Amino acid sequence: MSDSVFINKIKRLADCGPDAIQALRTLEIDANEIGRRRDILVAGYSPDFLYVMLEGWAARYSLRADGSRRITGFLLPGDFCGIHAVCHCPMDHSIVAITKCVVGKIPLEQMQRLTARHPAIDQALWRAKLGEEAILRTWLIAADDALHSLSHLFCELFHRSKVAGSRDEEVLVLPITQEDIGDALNLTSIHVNRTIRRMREMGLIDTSKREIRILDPEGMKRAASFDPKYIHA
Amino acid sequence: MSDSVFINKIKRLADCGPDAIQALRTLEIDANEIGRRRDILVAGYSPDFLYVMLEGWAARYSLRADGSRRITGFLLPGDFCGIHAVCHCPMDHSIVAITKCVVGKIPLEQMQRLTARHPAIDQALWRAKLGEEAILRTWLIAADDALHSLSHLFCELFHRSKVAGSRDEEVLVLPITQEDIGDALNLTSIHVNRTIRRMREMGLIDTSKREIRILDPEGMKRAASFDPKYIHA
DNA sequence: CGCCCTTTTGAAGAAAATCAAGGGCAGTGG
DNA sequence: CCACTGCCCTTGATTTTCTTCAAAAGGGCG
Repeated sequence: MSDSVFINKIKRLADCGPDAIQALRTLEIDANEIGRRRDILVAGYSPDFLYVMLEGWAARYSLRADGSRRITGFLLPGDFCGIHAVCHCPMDHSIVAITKCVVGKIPLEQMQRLTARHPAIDQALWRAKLGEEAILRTWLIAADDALHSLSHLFCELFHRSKVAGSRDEEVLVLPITQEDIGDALNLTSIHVNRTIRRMREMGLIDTSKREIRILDPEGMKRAASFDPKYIHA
Repeated sequence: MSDSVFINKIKRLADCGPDAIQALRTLEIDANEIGRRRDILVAGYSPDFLYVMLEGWAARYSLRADGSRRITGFLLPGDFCGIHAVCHCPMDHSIVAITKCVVGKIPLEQMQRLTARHPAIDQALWRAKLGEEAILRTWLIAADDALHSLSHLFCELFHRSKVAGSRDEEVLVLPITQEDIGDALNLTSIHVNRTIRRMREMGLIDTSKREIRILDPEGMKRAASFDPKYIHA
């Protein structure tokens, strides 16, 4: 367990043999610190590195013609950004640091050498991408109703941050504003606020500053129709 | 141009050398006919084949707890379904034939042999998957307003069916019902109908039975904020 | 302390859903 | 040939959900 969040993530995604693990340990990962609200990658750019989140939270987003922002996903420690790099495609969206982040840069040619030699590592990248796609799909599915969207997002983030190694069993530390949540769910921050209040009144959660304590996990999953199977890692 | 829609699709996706093309031609593609409204693949299943649409239209969908259906994408001739197969992941959604379809089945091990030997083919699959993901993302982005969603969907399908080889320059043959559109955009079919009427009144389109004639392509793209770059093929 | 960012609440208005009922059109069968 | 049936499209009236506009109340930090 002394491996980096990156290697642990790959291990969760595919069944790697000891030689693959050893090869991963030889990668030269360059850790960079990124300030809150600064872009990590911008749309149109074709990165020469595979990026991996080491610390902090980030968000994928696009800007609409009217200037409004749509968040299309959150990145937690262990997540990749810029898998587009593996096929030399430019980014179709940007990624911004929501908290102060540490991001690892892995030279693309090193990564490609590994995927060519170790099918398990290639498979891990595919599964990471399919997991991201599955999350996008659930966002579309849950978007029929504010309570459904919001409870599903909480379940997703709670589940993912638990997998990524958060300590507490029933508390989700949410370093994002209600404005961010609104941009993610296509709701106004006002409506997000009212929906959170409703969840509090329903006895599902309790909120204090930036933490959400889940009081009724079963009721929560029911409201969200949440089933974690779709998240492959 | 005598190659199948499958090979033409791969050629559009990546720069294949003549040896890769020749290898693709040796694949044993088993063509199957699927009746309208029948499932092609169901959630939970791990296919042993890579499927490719040869004729007709299909839709990816999931069912909600309340029984309602959300369509999360349309498949046109040349599109793959079940890329999940390449990493032995079960499907997280189902695929249904919207019209009568012909679907090609490609044995997975044959495909894997090709991707291992020809990096261009592997890259083509990655790009296909990234293109699907980009489309999912635009659906989230355009979902802020019914006119925006609908015009964007029309632009997407118009663009894709043109690339896939439709004849007419300004007519989109839409073999889907307003109910299907509603399930795709998370709107009721009633609201879809009213929004189509509004587009007609704005002089953007003209409709007759199952065809949509785009009268004002520029106005249409403006209403949709449509930029086809994100569709990699 | 004072400032800025975020959360919270209220009231009015817009967007979309729901409920309800016709209407067109293709296919089917008498 | 025409009635019947099923499916889809169309429209109206009403209700719900969410947004917009406006303002006040925490909360962390220089």
